[in-house]
Amino acid sequence: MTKKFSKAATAKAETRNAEAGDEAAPVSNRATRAAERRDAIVAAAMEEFITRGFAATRLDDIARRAGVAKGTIYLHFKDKESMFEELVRTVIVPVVAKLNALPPPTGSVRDLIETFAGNFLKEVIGTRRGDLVRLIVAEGPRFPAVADFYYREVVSRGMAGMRALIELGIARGEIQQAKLARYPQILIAPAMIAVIWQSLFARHAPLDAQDMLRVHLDLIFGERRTT
Amino acid sequence: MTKKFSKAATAKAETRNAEAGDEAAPVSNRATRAAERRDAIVAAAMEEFITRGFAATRLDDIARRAGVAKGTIYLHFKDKESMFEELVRTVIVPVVAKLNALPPPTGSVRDLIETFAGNFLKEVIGTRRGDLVRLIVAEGPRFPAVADFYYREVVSRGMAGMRALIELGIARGEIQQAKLARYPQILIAPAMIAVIWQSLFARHAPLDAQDMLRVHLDLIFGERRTT
DNA sequence: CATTTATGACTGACTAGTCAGTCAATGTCA
DNA sequence: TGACATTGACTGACTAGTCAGTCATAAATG
Repeated sequence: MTKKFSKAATAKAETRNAEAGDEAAPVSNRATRAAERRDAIVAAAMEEFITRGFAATRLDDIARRAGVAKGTIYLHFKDKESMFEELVRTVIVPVVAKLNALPPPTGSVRDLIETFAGNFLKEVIGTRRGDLVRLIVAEGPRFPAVADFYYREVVSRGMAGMRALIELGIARGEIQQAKLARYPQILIAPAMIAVIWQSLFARHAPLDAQDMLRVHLDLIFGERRTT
Repeated sequence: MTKKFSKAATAKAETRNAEAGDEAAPVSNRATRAAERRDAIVAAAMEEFITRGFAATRLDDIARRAGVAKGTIYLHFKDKESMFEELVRTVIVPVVAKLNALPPPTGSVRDLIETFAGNFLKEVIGTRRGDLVRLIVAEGPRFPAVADFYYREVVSRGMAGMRALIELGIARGEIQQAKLARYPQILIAPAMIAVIWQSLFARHAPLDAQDMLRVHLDLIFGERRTT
């Protein structure tokens, strides 16, 4: 049993390596291997936490999925709780990076937002990232640190960005409703609802998020004209 | 210990009785007491599940909060899981009743929806009911039965009602954007976001839900005019 | 071979669910 | 009506099992 498990774990590690496309050669120095393991643990934990929630997730399952012994987890994380918090941070950081690297505002505000919405659709709705959002909603109240972090890094920035766009749209006359700048939430709300809808009700009533967002933008900017 | 505990439970039951406003007289037959206890358990469970989530909630805590022994819970519910499911049903049923008893559409559609939004604000946002919505979002994926029930009883009905209102608004010329009828979600989205916002971010950035909903309605119906 | 890294068997704390026993409420009978 | 019998709602100590976190041991590394 022990033997078999060991072998399986090794095989898995190699597979992961191959997938990652490293040079076929000697594979790694210590730091690299350690980082790879950490990544594997993070990925496995993400999967487990998303499907079971924090409390119901077993570290044994994370370890097995990551192809690692349970003790190894404790070489990278203090305990289950801080693992969860760091996990959220780790996954969110690249998102923030992307938000910061948004293209400068050229073209109409409507086009900008439409592009943004398109990316959001592709990269969030119906993906692991979307599930992460739901997970944060679910566990946030019990993990103030997570809720705080998410607010600071994602929500407040996203809101500020949206507000700027809205103000630009108002200045340019693309947006009529001036008070909208007070509540960027209104602009984002349908997208968030789409995220939640997908994971709760998709099988009852599939939602064409793309189309819904377009209708919403028409509402804000006025019906689209083929200029 | 046993004596003391018994007394406490009895006292509690009587208090509840008084509140319920039954005839002051003989206090209870067996069936009544049983129903009262069930209610106490449901209330306690609601509180615990909301604050800790399903997996992290201890039946011992529910029992203590309800002023009941753990075994008693099992006289009313098969197990923890079905207790959770029945709990959600029990709490949601009165909401459905209210939805069904909506006033017939007189007056402008805008006023109707504004009234509806007002009630929603008062009775859901920032209340236990709002927390219940968050709980359903949180646990839904792990309790398909709950998600199904919630969809069938609340979401689909609410959506149908909203769609009808929107179509009425379009017919009357109050609403310009005809395609809105395809996505009642757009109308409801900011309200849902407000619910979630309250429980996650209220302390970082309090949200004036009332005002936000008004802005949103202005967006849909056009700026309010003092006719 | 000394040191760093990884392992997984083990421990102890914790909890869902059970069940033998208690006792207040109800029923029965003289 | 009062004495006694029956019921079944209720209790809480207990069982069987789970799981986060530890640590002695083993493998890998340089």
